[in-house]
Amino acid sequence: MLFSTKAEYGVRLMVELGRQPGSQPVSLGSVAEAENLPLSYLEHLVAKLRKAGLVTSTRGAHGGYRLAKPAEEIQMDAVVEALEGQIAPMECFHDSPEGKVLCSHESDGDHACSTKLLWMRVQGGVTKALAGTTLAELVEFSEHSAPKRAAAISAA
Amino acid sequence: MLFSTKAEYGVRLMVELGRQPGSQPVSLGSVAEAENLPLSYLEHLVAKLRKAGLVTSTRGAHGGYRLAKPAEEIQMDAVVEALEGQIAPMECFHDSPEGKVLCSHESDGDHACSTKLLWMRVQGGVTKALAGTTLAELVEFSEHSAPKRAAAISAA
DNA sequence: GCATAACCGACCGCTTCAGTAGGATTTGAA
DNA sequence: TTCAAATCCTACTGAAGCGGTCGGTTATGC
Repeated sequence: MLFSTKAEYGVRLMVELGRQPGSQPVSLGSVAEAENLPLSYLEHLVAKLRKAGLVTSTRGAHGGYRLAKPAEEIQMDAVVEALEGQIAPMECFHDSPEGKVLCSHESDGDHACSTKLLWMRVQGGVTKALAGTTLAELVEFSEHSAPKRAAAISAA
Repeated sequence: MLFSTKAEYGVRLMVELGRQPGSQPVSLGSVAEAENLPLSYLEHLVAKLRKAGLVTSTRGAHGGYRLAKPAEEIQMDAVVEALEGQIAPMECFHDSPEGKVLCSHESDGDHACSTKLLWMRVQGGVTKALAGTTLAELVEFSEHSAPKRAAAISAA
């Protein structure tokens, strides 16, 4: 499995927030009930989203969470990365300060890391899929009927 | 991390087999030494590759492993899948008998699984990257000099 | 001041990962 | 025919992450 339920639940949570029309905050409890997910586990996940600046919170009674930006401006790579940590195909991949992806096996002596080409391509495919999908798309997808959905999937 | 070291080690192992020119088998011990990987762990991995029909083995002295097919005909999705199990972005994804990918949250009541669109796109990106890369490419990549490599990565 | 909600940290059972260990079987060669 | 090299197989282990629970603290509206 590429991702755990952290990404699954967290994305569901984000979509649920994106569904709300008004600007008043939505309590985690209502999200948990709507999506049938454990409240106390969602608390951990939403904390990651908040620290990543994807949602804002208001405390106290009638408090809750709302999106920090319009759903159209939220790319899913940011959401998944906030929940799962850095999206790298392999342990040895890490972001260098300059933003490039490196492989720590690079200096292996006679021949360079033979897997780098493969993982670079995989990472490219994943980030392209994630960054090319906005939260607004998912919200719309979830609200419309089945026939429309089949077409949307291939429009990546 | 999308994949574990099982895929990393296993792919390295396959590349090492692909590097060998002749048709005589290569012992796991020599692969372990060349790639600096624990022999007994490689035994587990190569067993998966063998069961998947990607390598063949000859037992006894001077025995070892070799590729079951020419490297040009080995697509990396088969290799990674043999090592890691089915390549699905999320637990709820599974292959139906007809070969289509399904999501077990599909019947969620009022609105369909809001994450399906996203995970379908991710899976598409990954499988495209893996299936579009052959073992032969990795072998060649590992044998050539650094400048050539930068170009190869973007040629996914 | 009370209910509601966000926040925070500790804990727990479970599974997987990465690796080890020990043996058995097969085979070529001395 | 015996030995060494190799595949093959099963069981085990420590560590880490996952999925989730729990108890408590803080902030806020009514």
